[in-house]
Amino acid sequence: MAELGEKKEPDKGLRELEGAEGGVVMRFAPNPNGPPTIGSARGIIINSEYVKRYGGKFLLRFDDTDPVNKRPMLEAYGWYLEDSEWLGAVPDEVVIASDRLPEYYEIAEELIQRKGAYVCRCDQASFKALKDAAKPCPHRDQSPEENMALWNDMMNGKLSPGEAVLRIKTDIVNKDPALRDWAAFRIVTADHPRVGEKYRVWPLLDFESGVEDHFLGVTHIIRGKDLMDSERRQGYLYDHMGWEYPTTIHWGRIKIHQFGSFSTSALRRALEAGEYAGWDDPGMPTVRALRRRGIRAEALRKFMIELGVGETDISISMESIYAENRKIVDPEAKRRFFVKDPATLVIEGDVPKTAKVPFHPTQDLGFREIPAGSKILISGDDLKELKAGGKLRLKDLCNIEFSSLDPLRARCIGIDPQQAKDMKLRIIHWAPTDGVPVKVMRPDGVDSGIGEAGIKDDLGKVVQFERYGFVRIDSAADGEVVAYFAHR
RNA sequence: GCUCCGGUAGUGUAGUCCGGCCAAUCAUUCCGGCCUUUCGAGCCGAAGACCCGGGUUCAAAUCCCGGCCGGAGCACCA
Repeated sequence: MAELGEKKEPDKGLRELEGAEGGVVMRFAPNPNGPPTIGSARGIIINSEYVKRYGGKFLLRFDDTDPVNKRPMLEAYGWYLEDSEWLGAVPDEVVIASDRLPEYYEIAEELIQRKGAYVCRCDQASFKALKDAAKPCPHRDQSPEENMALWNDMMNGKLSPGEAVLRIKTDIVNKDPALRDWAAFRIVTADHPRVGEKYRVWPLLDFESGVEDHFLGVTHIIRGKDLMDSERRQGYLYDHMGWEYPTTIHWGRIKIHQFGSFSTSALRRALEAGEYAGWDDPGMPTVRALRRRGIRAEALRKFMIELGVGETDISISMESIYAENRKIVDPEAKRRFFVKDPATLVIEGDVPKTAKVPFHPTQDLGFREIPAGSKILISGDDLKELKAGGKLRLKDLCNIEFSSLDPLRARCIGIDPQQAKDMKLRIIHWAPTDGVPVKVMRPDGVDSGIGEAGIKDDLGKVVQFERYGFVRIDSAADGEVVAYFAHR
């Protein structure tokens, strides 16, 4: 009986992690050269989620060892902390690689002593030629003493950038050229944003990350497929040191329809070129941009966990994230009237002076009163679809018949919603003439219009502009409201 | 050139390790209908996929071989 029922259970959420029963230590290890993106969110959420599931520690580690090509930004360290916390993944420990160079040096020296590393003085091109031919370079057989002397020359300034690197001895005839004697340290004289010119010998990723994972007792690593070779490269280092390598899992590249493929460096260039107002511009695929737009952390979490961890390269749509968010936000978001590109409508007849409008169609969130009367505003989008003689209902106000479009005039033909139903009238929203100017910042531009004055009270909240979409009220100063668009 | 990984509906995802319960899961999207004082939500329904070709087997999405397509590494980047 048991066997029959067992196998069919569909996997909900994340797949089990092998060897995780006793708890796990996992890390998310970004280079802080910009703020966390949606891709970072995946790393933060999945790693921390596994830690929540099995118990253990979630670490945030900054792999900030390139002060030149991927120069860290000082502010970004804090951004990662902030965004991790917002995503519900407060790290148990924060490690910064640029603080730990002395420890790395110790391991480097140990490796030299163990004949697992050597200082290579080939220039880049000639080493590549030798490597491609599976031939050792002339420095490979130097004694530990010779290597130590050269290593000290790297440290003390006798050697200049480009004149020497420390290489890890692997297998020079390995059939995969990517694994042959990789570089572990190089000389960099540029200053580092955090530690200045304190160090002139900097580790490269495979060394720093590999050593650090061991130091920290990381049990499981999830990383991009592009770093698949890292495990095999670092495997040689681990062998030299007699360490045991963590379990690794890989995931494919993630692309988002609405943003294309993005890298922090590319975004940084676009930002510097003035294509965006900031890292939280609604067009940015950053966590802070989504937050500003009113996307909930929980929506992101659910989405990422549903995505899971696969080696397939994927191309996702923001629509899925929006759908997740809508489920969370819809029941609690107040409804508000906002008319885009407003047009003034003069109505003859007995139009109520105010309208009493519920904040939510199904939830009991109360009512607000919106001033109405013989002059109101309707949206330019609705105006385009009107014809003289046409009838429609102004939501929660009255039913009207248009007498002319230019000038825009109508006549109130009743206030009973039942009448509108019977006549099958379209229903549109509207705004008072003394409403508040609203600017909606969208990924694809800016919409302007007028909203009901009460919008000012919803500062920081997500509301639904009826028939327009969900927005987060970002600011309400100088008589103007700025809202950030989330999604329809 | 050398090396590695992947390929289930429009998009993701489950199932692949240990072949039969898979005429294939779930979500989202799209399309119909209902409902609704929002073009939102809700409800009902429908459509939609195992990259191709061989092989093994009573039986293949699942194993093997070949091909095709996609991604990645071969940096003194992360």
